[in-house]
Amino acid sequence: MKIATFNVNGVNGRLAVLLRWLEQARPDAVCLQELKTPQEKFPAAALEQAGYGAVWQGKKSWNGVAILARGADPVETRRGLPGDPDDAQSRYIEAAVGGVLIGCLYMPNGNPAPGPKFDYKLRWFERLTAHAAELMAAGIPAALVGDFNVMPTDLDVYKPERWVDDALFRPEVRAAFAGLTGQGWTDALRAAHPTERLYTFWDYFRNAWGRDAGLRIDHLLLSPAIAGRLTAAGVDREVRGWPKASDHAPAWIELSDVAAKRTTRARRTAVP
DNA sequence: ATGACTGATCTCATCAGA
Repeated sequence: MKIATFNVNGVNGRLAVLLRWLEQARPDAVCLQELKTPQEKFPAAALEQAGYGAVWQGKKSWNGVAILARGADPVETRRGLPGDPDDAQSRYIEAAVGGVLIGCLYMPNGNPAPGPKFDYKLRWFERLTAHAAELMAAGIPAALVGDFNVMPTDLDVYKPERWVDDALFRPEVRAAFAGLTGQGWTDALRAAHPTERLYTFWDYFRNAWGRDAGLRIDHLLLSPAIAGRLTAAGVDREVRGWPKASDHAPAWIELSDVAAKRTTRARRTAVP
């Protein structure tokens, strides 16, 4: 099972890029962020045509998240994080796809920091962490996937010293990320590539893509129930170089099939 | 410290993004 995340930066303006990538990458489940579309203008028909069922939470102009499933309809389990009924920013949607509960999230940017936007980010992070603890306690196969707007370590930033006062890299935010993964979640890209510089975002400014001045801010966190099934992880970097590209590239993981694993185990047992 | 670039919007200017 292949699970991917892609901050599309406008799902309608980016539809050609998204469809091209879906056809090439053929992920089984996809988390999208920054739809930048009202609920009724989400391109559900075009995605259906491409073979994907979808659930989504839109919002005019900003934010918005969706979960796609290849040849299936995601079974929605939640939209919006618990803890603030007045929060209308469309940053979280959750659905079951292929036996995995997938939480698709778009963490607030938080700049400028300090300030009210940064405070909102930290509060949102606390709500995510509280909800993640419930999923963890339930012991279910789960993945928290999306644009976390956090570089977890120096290895995830092209020039760490330039970012220490930024809302994506301030100590409070890195500590929040460490606290979340400390519950037992596996940062899949980093687990698969422990020492490699991997980026998922390159600013439109200053020729960041051309200079490879990137950030790793899109993450796939796996619960213990599925972390052992991780077989591969990567970033589809080339997508960032396509015409009309998003400023993010898709990131993905592969999980081994549960049934295949059972077969392997049975076969091993049978061999003397 | 500023602004570069991009998409969306009740567009020809502003906001938000990261």
